[in-house]
Amino acid sequence: MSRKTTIYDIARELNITAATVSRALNNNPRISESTRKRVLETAAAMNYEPNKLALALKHGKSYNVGVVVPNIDRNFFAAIIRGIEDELYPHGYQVIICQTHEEETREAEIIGTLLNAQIDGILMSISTGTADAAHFQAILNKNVPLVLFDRNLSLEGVSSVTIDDFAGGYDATSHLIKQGCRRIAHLTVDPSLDIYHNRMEGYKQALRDNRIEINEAYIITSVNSTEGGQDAVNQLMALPEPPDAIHASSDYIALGAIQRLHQLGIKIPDEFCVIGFSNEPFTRFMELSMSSVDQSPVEMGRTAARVFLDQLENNTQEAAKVVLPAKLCLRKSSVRKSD
Amino acid sequence: MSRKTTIYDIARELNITAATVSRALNNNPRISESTRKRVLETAAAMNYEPNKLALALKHGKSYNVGVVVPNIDRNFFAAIIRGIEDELYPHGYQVIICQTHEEETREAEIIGTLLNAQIDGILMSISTGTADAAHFQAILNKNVPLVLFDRNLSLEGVSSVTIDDFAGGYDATSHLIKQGCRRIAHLTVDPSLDIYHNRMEGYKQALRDNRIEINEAYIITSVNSTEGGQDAVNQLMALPEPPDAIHASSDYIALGAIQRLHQLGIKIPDEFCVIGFSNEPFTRFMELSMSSVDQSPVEMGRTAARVFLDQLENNTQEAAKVVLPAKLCLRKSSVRKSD
DNA sequence: TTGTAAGCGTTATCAC
DNA sequence: GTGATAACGCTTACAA
Repeated sequence: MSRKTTIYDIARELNITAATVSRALNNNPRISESTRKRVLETAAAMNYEPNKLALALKHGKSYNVGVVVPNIDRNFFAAIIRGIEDELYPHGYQVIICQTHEEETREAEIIGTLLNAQIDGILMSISTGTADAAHFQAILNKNVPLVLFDRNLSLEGVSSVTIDDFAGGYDATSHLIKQGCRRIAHLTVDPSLDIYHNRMEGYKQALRDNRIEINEAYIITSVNSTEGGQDAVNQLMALPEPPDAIHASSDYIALGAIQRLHQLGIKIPDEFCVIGFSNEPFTRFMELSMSSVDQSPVEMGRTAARVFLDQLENNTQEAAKVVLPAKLCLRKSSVRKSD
Repeated sequence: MSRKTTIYDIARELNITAATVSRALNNNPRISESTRKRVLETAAAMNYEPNKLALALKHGKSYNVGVVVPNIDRNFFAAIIRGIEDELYPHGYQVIICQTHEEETREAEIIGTLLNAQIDGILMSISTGTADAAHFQAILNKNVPLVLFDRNLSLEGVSSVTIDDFAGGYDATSHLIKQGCRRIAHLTVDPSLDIYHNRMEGYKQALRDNRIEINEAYIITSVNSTEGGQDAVNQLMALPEPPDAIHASSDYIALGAIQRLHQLGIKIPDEFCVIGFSNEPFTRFMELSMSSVDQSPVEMGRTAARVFLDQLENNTQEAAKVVLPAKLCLRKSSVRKSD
């Protein structure tokens, strides 16, 4: 009673061969209407369901795609995954989600596992600290479609979907300048990653365009957590001329900064403005709601999935490089009443 | 160059048969040390990797397990998944994550897909509103191990891992009583689900034990979101005798309640105390940090995975029913200074 | 110690 | 229209 029914069971039941059953089930034209009907009926009666493994082996295709993210418990990545699922699910693909926890070794390991799990493709956002591109080469060598999202890496022949981080950084900084801030600090995470690099470049360009000198002491690389933001504020406020605004590359860092500024009794936004990046939901929940830059993660996930499907169906070799817009979301932490 | 190398390729290279190659690769004792060595060397040289699909077909085992949750973007579920992954990964299992978005039809659909993807087991938390247990029967009928976590369903032969929701509700309510609150409202989500039912029963028992009458007007079923909490407060504050505390079955509802109370100019915790349930990270980030009940989701995930592995290895039929403790986390929203 | 061959559940290519 | 058979990549009795 426990063994699954196969097409052979159905065939035996009807005194025909498995091949005929297969044809009936797959709408092959070379079959009589009557046998098709009988097959479908007994299949239903016997609770038949096709064995995907056999199909996969036969077709050399698993209909599984790997989605690799640093972690799943940041709303940003969860939302991206939602977008990917939305798009892939109707095409019959299952998504296998893997977390690197920002560790390069784990990342390489996961890719290995996915590759020999006969995955049909990989969508991923690379870890901070991934310096060695060897495991990406392994993917390309096997001709497995690879789409990077958000955390990009300029790699030949790899598609990517990102937002316009430069514009995001530029707009956020310009906004702070318009609020009257002149000594604007920038908190980054890992300038070796394109996204953080571009946000910083946007920040710098906005300063230049407004003839504000770039002060290297105002640019701090911190850990991507509230603690990182707190430490950065400690460092900044100890300067002979402390800043009057913070442009953070991450909402968690911005949150930590706000917490620490609060402890120091500094009034936000009157004395000090803060803006984050990512538009995580908690930015709205805070009593002092936080300005941020929205990255439309669901849309990013959707787009990544579409790029992947394109690549798969058209077997195209040219890599798509999609750049989505960044949207400024202004809230209390950076908007002065007089504005 | 693109086709993957198989054991046949290796065999041809060495003028031996595939069987021998297989034995060499699987540490079968019936092989000479020299051939094993040669096989391993050429396998490495040819970049051989086993085809998991073939293995899976052969063994009738995919080494994939399905994890089904309402959604992935609540920290609670993300943390559970992390726990499950931590435990399953070293055993060679891949996790396929699926989201029901709280829709029963989607839930049934996903289960169907997973089942014919030859999954080795399913770990899941059921959707609110799932009334029909038919799709669960489908799982049991196929003898696929099923472990439910958090959102349980009293089903014969199904293992489950939950927290002690009754105790959580009881402790939270008792705490409010100790703070001096006497008119305590309870905001629930879906009393047809065990977890919410038990939290409510804990709430009621705490009232009884303190000789406080249960006021049915204080018990409100709301949507599990901030909006739900806001609406509930509107309803409660319109009562002739409004409550002086809220015990919410969800942090999101509690958050909405706090937001609305704030708008109404009600001082928390001096005039009104609020406590949530789940201990989502944002409860700490809020300027008025929120009390909540921690459900140790990572541990819950780990435990669910362990129960699953047990069931698989020992092929045991008896269902395990594990209940983890609930931990009260007291913060500003419910602790009065005088305390 | 190694080779042969069957089998896991399907589909595809022949024949008939 | 339907049946026989090979093939997908691997494991495993059974022979040799």
